[in-house]
Amino acid sequence: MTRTSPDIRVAVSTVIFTLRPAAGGAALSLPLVRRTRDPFEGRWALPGGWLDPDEGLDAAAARTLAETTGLAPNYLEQLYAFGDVDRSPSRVVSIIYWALLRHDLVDQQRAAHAAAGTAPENVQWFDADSLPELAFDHNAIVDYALWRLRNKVGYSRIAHGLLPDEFTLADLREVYESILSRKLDPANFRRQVEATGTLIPTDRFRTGSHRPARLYRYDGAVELAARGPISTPDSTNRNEER
Amino acid sequence: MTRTSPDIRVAVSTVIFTLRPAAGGAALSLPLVRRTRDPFEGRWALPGGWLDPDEGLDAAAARTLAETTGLAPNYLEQLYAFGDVDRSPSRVVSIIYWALLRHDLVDQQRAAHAAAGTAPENVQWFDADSLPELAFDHNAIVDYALWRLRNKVGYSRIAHGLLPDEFTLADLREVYESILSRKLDPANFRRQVEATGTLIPTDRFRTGSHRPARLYRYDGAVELAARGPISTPDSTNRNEER
DNA sequence: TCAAAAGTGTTCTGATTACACCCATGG
DNA sequence: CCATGGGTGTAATCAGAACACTTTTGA
Repeated sequence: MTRTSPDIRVAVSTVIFTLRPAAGGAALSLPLVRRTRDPFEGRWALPGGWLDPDEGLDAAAARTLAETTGLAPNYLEQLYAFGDVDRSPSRVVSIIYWALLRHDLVDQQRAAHAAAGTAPENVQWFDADSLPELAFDHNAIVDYALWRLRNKVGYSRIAHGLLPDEFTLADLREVYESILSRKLDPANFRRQVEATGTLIPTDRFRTGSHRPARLYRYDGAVELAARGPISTPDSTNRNEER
Repeated sequence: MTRTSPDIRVAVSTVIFTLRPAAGGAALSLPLVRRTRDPFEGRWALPGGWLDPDEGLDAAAARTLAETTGLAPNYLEQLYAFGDVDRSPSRVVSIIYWALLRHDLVDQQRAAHAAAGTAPENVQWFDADSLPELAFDHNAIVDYALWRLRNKVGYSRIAHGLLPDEFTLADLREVYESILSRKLDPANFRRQVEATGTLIPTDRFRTGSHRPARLYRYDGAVELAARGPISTPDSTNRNEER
């Protein structure tokens, strides 16, 4: 414990997903930032930045995400710390977070930034299953985040992080189907989510297509994902691998 | 992305468990190191050290664990990055690993170090469920590692990381019972682990008590735990050799 | 021969699956 | 009235839990 580590820098980046409406279901997509600096200039990279000496990791993830993309996530959780020696020309340890954002808020936040004249530069959304070659080891990082998302949707309620306050069971099912890339039986899906007891039926219905579908909302008192003994610092949840 | 992070240091520490034989089952225990320096001097802390600029995170965990305790784990996995501003007087981001070590190797490695005159100083083993007040936020970290271990034993084969090459089903069941702190039905346990197809029966038996029990070994080709698209760098993460 | 652990068989129950069927609305 | 998705019913299947029972050894 005598050595210090002076020439190692700590960065924080975030893989933030939303569910973009698309023909034949929805598509997972994420924002990337085009690099304007030396290593991998011109390549797309995850939004992020350097860790500030006076802020915690969670706060740094939220801050750098806001600074680079203008986005504020509905769900935020640490993913993994990547620190291979050769992952960057200089020595960088990257604490990676992954996050979820409701698509209606993507539009809303974009509109707000446009009105305020603070629209972020060099940001573009990509479909998660057809990414270009990214800077650093960011392709592998996105793969890992996708794996974690698909895993976690099976045993937690994180799907909520992609839905507005009120939604139909078909909406919720579409989130699952998009993430898992397979169809689910509507009848069984209904019974399963009803059995969890975390869905609260409203007396409102969505009309317009055919038979109106009841709108539900989530019980806000229930956590989005089972957490271990790690305390949740702020409103955006923090969680861990299963 | 303009700021650098000069006065943040990166440490790597490891929560390494073994299963100590005890009256009425086995007990999870872990080694701690008594601090001889300023912050929390005299308190027990997790083994660890500073990250070297020219080594990866996994390598740093293995190295600092060996330097402080003389131990080489059977299983090693990153747990979480802790980086709250106030977790240490100076700003330190700690990449925490958790690990498993077979108890017979604990004794073996200790004997080897004693013979070589390199016995580690200031190291002591503690029962995981009765720890003293540790330095920094290390109590919370151990709680988290225990939570992860108990979770993971339910859906992976990490129990193998605590057993020698050949073992009886009763040995394996005792590992599960110790970690989960509850008794398991021997009949159902047998069928469940047999159904996984990862256990290879040998033609040897352990005699001595009552009816001899067949010895099994694990299929070395199968990973100890599914870790998604993250590659396993070196042999410490892999299964034990045959 | 007896105690105790190894190992097998059987039943019960709850969760998951598959799918038939009815309901309500817009066009 | 009919196509379509919303919503209910039900039987088959599967995994896990509980526990009775047989086998094999040391003492």
